[in-house]
Amino acid sequence: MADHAHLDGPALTRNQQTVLTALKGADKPLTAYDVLGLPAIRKAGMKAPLTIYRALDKLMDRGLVHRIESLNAFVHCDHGPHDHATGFLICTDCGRTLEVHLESCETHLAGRAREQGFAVDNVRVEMTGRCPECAARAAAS
Amino acid sequence: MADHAHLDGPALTRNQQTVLTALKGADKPLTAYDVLGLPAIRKAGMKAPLTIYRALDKLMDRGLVHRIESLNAFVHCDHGPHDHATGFLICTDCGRTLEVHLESCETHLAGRAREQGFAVDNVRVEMTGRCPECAARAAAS
DNA sequence: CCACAAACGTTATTTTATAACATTTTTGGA
DNA sequence: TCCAAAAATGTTATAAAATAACGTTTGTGG
Ligand SMILES: [Zn+2]
Ligand SMILES: [Zn+2]
Ligand SMILES: [Zn+2]
Ligand SMILES: [Zn+2]
Repeated sequence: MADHAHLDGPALTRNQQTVLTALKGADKPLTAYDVLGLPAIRKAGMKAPLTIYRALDKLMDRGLVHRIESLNAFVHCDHGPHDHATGFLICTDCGRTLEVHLESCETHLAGRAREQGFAVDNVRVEMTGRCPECAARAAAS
Repeated sequence: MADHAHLDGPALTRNQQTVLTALKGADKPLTAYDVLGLPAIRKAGMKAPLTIYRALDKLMDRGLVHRIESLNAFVHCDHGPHDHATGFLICTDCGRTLEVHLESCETHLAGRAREQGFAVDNVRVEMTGRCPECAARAAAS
């Protein structure tokens, strides 16, 4: 099979691939310890928190995984590779998140920073609220 | 002295006042354990992490203190009370932060969320980069 | 084959945050 | 004033999240 590995860098290692697959299979962000507790992870022989954190770090370096700061949790990137900022919508009812691109707003935010003489290199946005499903369920009750 | 306590709610308790003063005196965000380690805190008789966390929770409820998620640290609000979103500029060199108001951008961000059917109730923005002082120092070297 | 770097395994430890439960203080009526 | 409920506090223990330290294995280029 030809090497159509992803754009940058060497192929993912087995641990990295295992963790990425786990995150893709989850319907919400997982903490490192959530990942560690998954059967598929144990079957792959990963037993220590550090093993998970190392894989997550590499996956984040590549932009394949994002960290949700306010949850101490990790989610796979469901957009292609992107270098502009994204934001996360976090449902406080079900815990699911949605990644939204912020090309336009990023410019605005970085501009506000520049007004203060601040040179921004990274923008993080996290918004909590209710997802459509949970809002509908709440309205029905 | 007349009770010109701040607008909402009862006066701050001694613990709350002590912690708030500590944060005001710091030149950068402090973790709960940073606060716990301060002489002024020990002198006030506060010895346990929980004591600090409880005071911080109340101060955050009142909007007098903000939590910087990506630092697990707390900083006093240097604006008056505000109900619109703010963002934080975080210097990766010196660790100092700057709070910026985001009235206009908040509307935009919440709008992006609404496009997805998401009802936002809280917006958090954290931007890392270099503060003016650190940028100048770096340029001089 | 060898030298080097990256990834990994393992154990211990640090850092951050909360649970559980008893006690004290404050506050708002009766 | 007195009392009951609520809020805040003290104390101990524990949970949750992340990293340090060190040696071993694996992969890669020459
Ligand atoms: Zn993404
Ligand atoms: Zn939801
Ligand atoms: Zn503020
Ligand atoms: Zn700085």
